[in-house]
Amino acid sequence: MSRVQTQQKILDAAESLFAETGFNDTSLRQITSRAEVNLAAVNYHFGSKKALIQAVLQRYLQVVMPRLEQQFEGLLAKQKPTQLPEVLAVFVQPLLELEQIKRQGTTLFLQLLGRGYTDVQGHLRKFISHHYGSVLNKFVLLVQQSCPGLDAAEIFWRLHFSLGTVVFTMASSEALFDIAAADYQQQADIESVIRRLLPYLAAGIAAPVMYPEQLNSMAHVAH
Amino acid sequence: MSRVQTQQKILDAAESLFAETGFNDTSLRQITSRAEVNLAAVNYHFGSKKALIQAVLQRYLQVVMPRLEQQFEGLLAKQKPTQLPEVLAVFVQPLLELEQIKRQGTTLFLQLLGRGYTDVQGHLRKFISHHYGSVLNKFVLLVQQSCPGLDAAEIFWRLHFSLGTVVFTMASSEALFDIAAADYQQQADIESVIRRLLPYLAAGIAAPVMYPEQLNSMAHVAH
DNA sequence: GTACATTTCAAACATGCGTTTGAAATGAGG
DNA sequence: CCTCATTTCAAACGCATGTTTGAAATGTAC
Repeated sequence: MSRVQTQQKILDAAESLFAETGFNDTSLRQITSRAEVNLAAVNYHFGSKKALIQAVLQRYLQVVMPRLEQQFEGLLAKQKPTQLPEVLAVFVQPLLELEQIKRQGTTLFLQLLGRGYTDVQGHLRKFISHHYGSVLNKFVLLVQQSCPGLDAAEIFWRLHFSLGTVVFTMASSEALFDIAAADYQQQADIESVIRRLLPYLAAGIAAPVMYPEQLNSMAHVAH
Repeated sequence: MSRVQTQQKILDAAESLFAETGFNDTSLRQITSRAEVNLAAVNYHFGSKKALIQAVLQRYLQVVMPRLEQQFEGLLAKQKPTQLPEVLAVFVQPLLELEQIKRQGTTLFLQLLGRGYTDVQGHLRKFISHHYGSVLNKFVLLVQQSCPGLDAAEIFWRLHFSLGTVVFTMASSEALFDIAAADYQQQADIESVIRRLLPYLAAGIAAPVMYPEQLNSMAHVAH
């Protein structure tokens, strides 16, 4: 078997298992068993489990990130600031294109992203901000331009809130799909979830800021 | 040493380690070491690691849930439907009271909640909906009344989006606190994060629904 | 077709895990 | 003080993990 065939079989088996069970709770024996290769093949071809995890993520990141960067640059080059919903809509096309590269590609990638952020605390965050910091900066800049009423700190928090929304939804998307299909007879595919996500995120990010007095009065009213 | 002393030391050590590292990645040896008790004490006093996890969560749930239920019932008894921000504000007081019971109690509980939802997929979800389903139903009912324009399926998705926001934010709150303090010189305590969360969540949940045509036009514009 | 490099494979390694065990220590009641 | 139940403790158990090893198999070039 050629080198690339074995590596690909390992990557395919690993990514599906990682998405299902998380990185820490997936063993190399599960991976090599599903990939139908020898246990030692992972360490031979990738060096370690940690390197395998990075390779699995990189396969998607190196496709998505350049496309995002290109789109962001296009919007930044325009004279007028872009509206927030349009900034967020930039993600749709590149993410859905992962579906063409590989069946379930979009779901898998977003689930992996979720796992990476929740499993091993901060590891993935550092990896992404180190390798793709410029892409993220351009996105943040666009959001800031589209929401002139929000200061940098508020945007920082709201973008992390949004990251949590996406990442958690995708990490538990399998369960949510099942419930939605059973209780509400809905088509539950990744695209329709993204369609539901965008207005939620746009409204949350652009929400009017609430001042402490309002919060206190709210808590008082609620008594 | 009395039974309750040992059990409490174990619970205290376990909850902080669970919050930091997650349930699966925290070993009984770490817990008993920090608690300064013998390794076998966990199995002697709690039966198993799984039972310990439930005990850790129950300590907070049995305080928070009755208070929430009481508040929700009060709002449901009113004639006019409650405004969404006030419904969400119900959570503030009971959560912040955990701080009095124990230092860092609010943060710990919310972090544990986040861990429980992301670590072992669906386990905590079933536990909560089984034991406290009536509380959650009352909350959902209040949200539905406050958002008459949204159908049940839309609310289902948006409440799970919101759960993701909270849970992810709390699970990674330590890292976020550090970044916020370093980059934006902010006080980064749990209360100020909750203060920031509420308007984000309220706006997201009550966002105008977006129809497919709008999404397509957005994606088109973004090209 | 031989020589060499690459890749596979079964087996073992060291380590850490949750749990169990049986004896020692400690507690409370008569 | 003796007795008995409760709690602690060191040690070991069985198992699963990531990784390493050295021989066997396979591929490649001359």
